[in-house]
Amino acid sequence: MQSQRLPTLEDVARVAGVSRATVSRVINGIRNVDPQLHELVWSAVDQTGYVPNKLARSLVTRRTGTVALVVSDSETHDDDPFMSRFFSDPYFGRVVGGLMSVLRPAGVQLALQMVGADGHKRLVGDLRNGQADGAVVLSLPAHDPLPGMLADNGIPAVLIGRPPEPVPISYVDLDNSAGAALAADRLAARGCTCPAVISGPPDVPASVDRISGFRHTMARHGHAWLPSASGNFTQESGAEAMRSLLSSHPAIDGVFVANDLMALGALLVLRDAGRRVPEDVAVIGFDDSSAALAARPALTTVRHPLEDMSAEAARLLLTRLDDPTTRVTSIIYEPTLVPRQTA
Amino acid sequence: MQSQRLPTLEDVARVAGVSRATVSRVINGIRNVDPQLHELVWSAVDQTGYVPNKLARSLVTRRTGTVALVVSDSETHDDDPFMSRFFSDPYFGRVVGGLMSVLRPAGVQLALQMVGADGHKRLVGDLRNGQADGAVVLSLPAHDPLPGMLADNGIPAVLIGRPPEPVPISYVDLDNSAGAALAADRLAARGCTCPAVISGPPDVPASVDRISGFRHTMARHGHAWLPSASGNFTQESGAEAMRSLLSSHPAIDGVFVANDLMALGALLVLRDAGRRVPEDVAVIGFDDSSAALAARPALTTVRHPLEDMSAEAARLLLTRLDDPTTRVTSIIYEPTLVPRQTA
DNA sequence: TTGTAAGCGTTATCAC
DNA sequence: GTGATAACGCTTACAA
Repeated sequence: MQSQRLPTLEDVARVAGVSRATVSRVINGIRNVDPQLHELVWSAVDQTGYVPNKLARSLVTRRTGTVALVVSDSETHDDDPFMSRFFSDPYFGRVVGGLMSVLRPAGVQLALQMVGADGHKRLVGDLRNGQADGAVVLSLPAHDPLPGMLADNGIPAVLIGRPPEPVPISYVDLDNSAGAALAADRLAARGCTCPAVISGPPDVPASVDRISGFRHTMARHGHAWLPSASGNFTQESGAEAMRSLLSSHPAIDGVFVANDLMALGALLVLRDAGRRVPEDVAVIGFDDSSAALAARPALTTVRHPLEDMSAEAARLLLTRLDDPTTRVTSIIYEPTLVPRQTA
Repeated sequence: MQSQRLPTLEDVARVAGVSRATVSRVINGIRNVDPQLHELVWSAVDQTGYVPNKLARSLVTRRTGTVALVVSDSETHDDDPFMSRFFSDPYFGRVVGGLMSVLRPAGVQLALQMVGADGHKRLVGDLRNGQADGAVVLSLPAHDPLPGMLADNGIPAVLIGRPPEPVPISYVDLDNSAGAALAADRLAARGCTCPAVISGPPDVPASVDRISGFRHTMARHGHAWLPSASGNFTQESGAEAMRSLLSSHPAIDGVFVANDLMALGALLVLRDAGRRVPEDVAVIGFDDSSAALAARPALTTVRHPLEDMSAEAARLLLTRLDDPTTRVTSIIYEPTLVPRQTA
């Protein structure tokens, strides 16, 4: 039942009546080879049904034709809620789609690498050992040492999202600040007189940028100070923040929330409090996640060109792989406002 | 700048003052080894910062600790709309999440393999060569020869979704027929007197099962015959089908559509025709895709336990890898109705 | 232009 | 128990 041993270079060489080296040359398209033999070899190849063994090849060339998509999984709970949340959000799929749009035409494969806080060392080791030619890194928890480790070890890598701390690694990111400005302008245009803000964790760069961008723009609209509360990006924390905001500043008539999930929580609390959205309080989220669409009323939010960003990340990485001397760069994308029902 | 050559088994052996073989034994946890040396070796390991080279290991063991997620990409357009559609639908992420929930604890990695109609042979070759230990296969176009090729070559594989033609490969699937029955019951319960159906491509198993299940159940509700039209799973084809249905059978007051995308098209046509949904015509889709939620009114549809199915697929594959004599099986899951606004 | 042979870093089969 | 040594399948100097 088990199928036979596969044909190797040696076998092809025997059939073609040439040396292993010649077959290798033909297959790898190296010039210096007699056209006669060239043809001979190829016919031997499909006579034998030969397929090159990538493992063996990679072992010597130190190139795998694969890049790793590293998902840094901070949670360590036993019944890991991270995965279901992370993967079911369109975010993940959009990133993969964007990466693939560049990688596939280039004949490069994608290997998914989830890594917990403990796995960093092993990951770096594996990458150095040639498990993959490079890495695209996603979803970094605050203070994650991974970017630094990658840089220190000279591993070609590109981040999606600015690293928490400055590190000599290329990345693509959204202009979170500009996105927040969009939200601020929208609320201002609606005539909000008492806008507030619900921020995310203070150690996540995206979160910080969103809040500071919002504050800055609101200041330009004459709101020097804003009632604020913070959460940790979960729905429940958003609800909690909204409750606290409502009790300390009942006059609030607009709120910018640093991500959609928290905005969802805020929406629920507003409804329970008898505030109509958007008539009494306008709400704007961030991310344009599936949650935004699912919300009733549908959530007005800020959207990334995530596919484009991911595609560019892939391009950056491939360039770097081709030419290791390529300089570290960053590319920042512009967000757009998705007007739905809440603002 | 380039970091040094990595330590190898040999280096560790030298530091520990033992042979390469012994180090290998210690690292792979083989019993017959003096506790003294055991400790000695481990200290040499982290003194040198040694990390095993998986490539080299796989080359000899013929085991990679990786499974391939094969996405059979039928479309061959230049500006591939398949990818953006496929990856942005939560379907993909849910599958990955389900697989990972089993694979990750087992220490198995996932490699994404997109393969067009041309790539089948190479894919099988790569798999036989040990690129991956096995494969989970997704999204099969009709008449795809891949399952047969996998079976013929003795490649451990599990399909998500019944193969178009019978093949000795394990698979997990949804009881599409039961899902359709749910839809039929719902329409019947609403008191629909003239239910109709929009089917998908006749060569896609899931599509066929859905329609026959619907017909069967409707027959039990006294509707021996149903107006029907068919599409190809795209929104536009759904619209077209609805138009034809409406003109041939204006009395229609309920319609079951074989997937959400087509249902979306149907919804649009109904609105244009001035029919209220669900008051005049009730609509039920299938898949619970993101489109269902995005629809206005939100689409009532039938949902898969896709994460569970995928997790089980991973389990099946792992079992098979452990014990190649495992019998081919299939596991069928029960769908549920997601009542939203259209029925 | 082609062949010979030396690795790439492991594991596995032997003797000792 | 432990250590040589031969694979694993390929690429690549170096020779011819």
